[in-house]
Amino acid sequence: MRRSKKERQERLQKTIQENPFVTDEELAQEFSVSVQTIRLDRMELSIPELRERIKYVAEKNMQDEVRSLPIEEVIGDIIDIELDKSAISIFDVKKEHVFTRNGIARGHHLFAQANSLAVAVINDEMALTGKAEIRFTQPVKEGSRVVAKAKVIRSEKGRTIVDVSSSVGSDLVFRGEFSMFRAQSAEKGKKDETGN
Amino acid sequence: MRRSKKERQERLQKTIQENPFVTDEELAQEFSVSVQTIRLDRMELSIPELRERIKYVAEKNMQDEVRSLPIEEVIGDIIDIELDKSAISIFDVKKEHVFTRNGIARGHHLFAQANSLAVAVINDEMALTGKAEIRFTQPVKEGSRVVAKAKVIRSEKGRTIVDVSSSVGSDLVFRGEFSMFRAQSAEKGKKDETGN
DNA sequence: TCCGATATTAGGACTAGGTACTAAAAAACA
DNA sequence: TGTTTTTTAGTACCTAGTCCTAATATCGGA
Repeated sequence: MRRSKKERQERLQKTIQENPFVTDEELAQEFSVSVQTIRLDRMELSIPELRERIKYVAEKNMQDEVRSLPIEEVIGDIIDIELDKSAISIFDVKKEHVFTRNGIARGHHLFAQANSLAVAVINDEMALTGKAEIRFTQPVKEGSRVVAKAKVIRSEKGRTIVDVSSSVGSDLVFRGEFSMFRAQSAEKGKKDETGN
Repeated sequence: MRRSKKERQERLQKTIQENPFVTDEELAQEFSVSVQTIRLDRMELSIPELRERIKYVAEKNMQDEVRSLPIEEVIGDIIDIELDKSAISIFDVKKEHVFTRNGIARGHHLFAQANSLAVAVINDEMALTGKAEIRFTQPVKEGSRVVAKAKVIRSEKGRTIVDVSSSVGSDLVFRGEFSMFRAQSAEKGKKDETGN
């Protein structure tokens, strides 16, 4: 089923995007063309070779400042973090996050952003949410950029209180106080402040 | 600075763990031994070659990436509902819902199940979460089936209090009180819009 | 229908970063 | 000292490419 060059290249791009681990050989079979054609296509589309693609994906994964939560497991993008102190993440509200009927973001996405930021800010192997008191102060519409700011309020043996405020522009849309359990209560009394 | 084989291998292991992108060539220089020695060491320690290591890291990343997306898809199946009274949903905790590190369900999934059930139980065109007070009483492991039960506590004009309790077997794992805003225009008859 | 442009395929030489293997030299030890 | 372990060297081969040249196929227009 060979189609035009243009169509093949479009499909090629999509295929590789979905599965960066595919070889030229496999693509050639998939599109019933020669390996050389695939390579020409890749060049025209400036798609790097398999190993470079894999490396890129792997490198993205390694930029892991966050201890208690791999960065990809955070909802929203962390733009700043000071472990055990504060963190900021942004989350762009897209079509898939809103109620189709009114275009308002479903609450659990805002919660997820805030909650995962609360987990991320904790400088520990493990952190779990114990309690939370939250408030959705204003509806958030599709297309909005929600900025969540987490602040560690206090920390006692195995428990940390994190406050998260989320805003769109200057409007507060969400606030929550999270009581987080943490894995190793490294501190008994006064702990050494080395941080590492 | 060449030391014993044992020490070199220990340091080798650590070095590769910290930076999986290092080649045998570079390691050979670092430890002032030949490339072949590094290869023997890797074999003895069963450390795969650079490309395999990179691939592994990249694959882990891909899994996590698709993992943080499907939150908007299914947040439990509603198995019973009596509009404006009560509802029950079940949610099977799978690999994609847990922290890779410890296999415990991420809080926002339990919240999402509860929250969307709270939305669903309301017999109205539109329902938004205003406030919530929630408590994660026990960690939920991968493979668990969480049953959430929502109960409408009271309902005033434009405001409804819904209580949701989630359990695994006989153990309560989550409780939340949701204060929901509802649209005044009560258009009845349609019961779908589950909040997913 | 033929012509020229574009697209595709084939092949060779070379690359990185290896595996798998053999063989020899060096170091450690008893 | 002799033996065992460790290290090094070198060869052939692999994958998944790059870069380049050259031949063939296919398509659109006069």
